[in-house]
Amino acid sequence: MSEGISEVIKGAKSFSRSIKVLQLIADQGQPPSLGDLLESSELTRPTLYRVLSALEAEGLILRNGNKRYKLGSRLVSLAHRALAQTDIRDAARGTLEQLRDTLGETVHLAICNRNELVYIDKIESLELVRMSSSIGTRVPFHSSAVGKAFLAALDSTKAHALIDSLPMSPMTEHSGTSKESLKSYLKQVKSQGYSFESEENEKGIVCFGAAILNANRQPEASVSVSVPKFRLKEDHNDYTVSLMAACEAISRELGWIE
Amino acid sequence: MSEGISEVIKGAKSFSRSIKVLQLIADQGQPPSLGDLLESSELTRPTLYRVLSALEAEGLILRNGNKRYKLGSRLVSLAHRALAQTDIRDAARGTLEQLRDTLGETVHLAICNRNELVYIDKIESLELVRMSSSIGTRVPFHSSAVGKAFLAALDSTKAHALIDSLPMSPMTEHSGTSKESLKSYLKQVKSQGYSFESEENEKGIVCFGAAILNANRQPEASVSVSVPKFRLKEDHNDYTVSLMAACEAISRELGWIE
DNA sequence: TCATTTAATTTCATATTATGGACATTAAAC
DNA sequence: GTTTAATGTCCATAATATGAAATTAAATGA
Repeated sequence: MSEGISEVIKGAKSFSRSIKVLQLIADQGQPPSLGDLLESSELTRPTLYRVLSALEAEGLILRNGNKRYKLGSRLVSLAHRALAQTDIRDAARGTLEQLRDTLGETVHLAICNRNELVYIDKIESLELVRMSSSIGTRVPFHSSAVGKAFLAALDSTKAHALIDSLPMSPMTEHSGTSKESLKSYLKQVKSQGYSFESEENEKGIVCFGAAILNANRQPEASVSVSVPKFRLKEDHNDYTVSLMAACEAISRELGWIE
Repeated sequence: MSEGISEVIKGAKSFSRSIKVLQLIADQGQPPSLGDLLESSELTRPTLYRVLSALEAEGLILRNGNKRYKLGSRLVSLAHRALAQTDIRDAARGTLEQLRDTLGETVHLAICNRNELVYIDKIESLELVRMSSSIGTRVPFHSSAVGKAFLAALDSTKAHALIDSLPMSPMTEHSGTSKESLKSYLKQVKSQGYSFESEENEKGIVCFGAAILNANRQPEASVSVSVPKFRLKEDHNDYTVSLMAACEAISRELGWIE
């Protein structure tokens, strides 16, 4: 999914290779062995061995009893620090809790993570049927409400360039995979102020999204209201009006001026 | 805090340098500038510049408008994967929830992260006054109940070697900083089956800890019950008996045999 | 049990990358 | 406008990272 999308800095090639291996381990369904990784990376055996040893020495991965590799706990503590350094979480929390209380549904806060988004906060609904998502979950731009909202808030040259670089893999059978229709839909999102997706990202889940803008009128994050389809009300206005008002309030707090 | 404790793998020196810079950024109270990092790292300007560019290209850090560096969102998504790969979370969750319900206090699950521990799960009490800790919070071995419990469950040679390598910085004015008295206390922990700390790690908080053992009789994780001091009951038996029973149940699930 | 095959780990000559002294550019302060 | 401070870049070469080959360990099959 996230293959080969990081720029390789001159004089940092081996660093880039090491992070690629780390991502490989993150992306495997089952903990991979050295042999598994040898097949799925472009490295030779000694190089891979050294990279894995280095990752392990740093606590970024660990090898279990049967010599299979998993991600290590140091990532958890680093991420904790990353979240603590993310100012928008604090700025948005209160307003998003109100949004959750108003609508009774789960609210996500997402920021850009290379060519996708990642949830950095989740305010859960009190309903019994809830979302499987959590902080750290990645969602693609093209199939998520937060992604579409973020794209729509970008300068359209940037948005188009970003879309052109996306893999556009389908998440469900409802996911659109056409870059042209996504670009076209963004015009609608821009004019109505919110985005919508119905089971494009997760079966049975419908989401509304809107962007949070900063002082430079650039999207800083986006917010979704996620609703199980069976609970979706006929009148979408309830969702969209509250969502847009919340995003506007947070945007103002970030210094956005209409 | 975590300075210079990772082994440097031959043929991976520059990788190690890069991760050290990443940790520096994580450890700063305020987002550091290039100049700040130049002072606190042993790298020269061009090298540091290249390392930062590489970290940024990988989404591990980001530079904000005033050229200050923060940790990036990719760490959040990687940590999400790390937690998903940590089997003990699933194995322990139900039992730890019961423990929380029995005692009415917050329960933490911690694993080893190089020379300290990191919380990988937190089951919160329903009381109004709660813990400021969260998943990803790091705690030192010497001042935390989870740390002492983990050390006590280690082979004593390993425990002593680990203690000898610890910085033993005080977290509060109650923290012990003597390696000898810590080693001595571990004997008591080993015989009674639980550890205890009163405001050694955090003002106003008292913790009981016990270790979870695996099939090789090695500590895999440890658990704490954290109590605000004003809520602490006279009879500690309530806490310790339930805690030890929970850890034993989880240990059995990991294949531990008495 | 033993021989063979496969997988993991290590070595070391050298190709390639990463380094840092020197310089350039930009931004901020006076 | 000038000076100082901070950030960014270049390129010769020192140092590190690489990978072919060797060694060791583990798994498999007769």
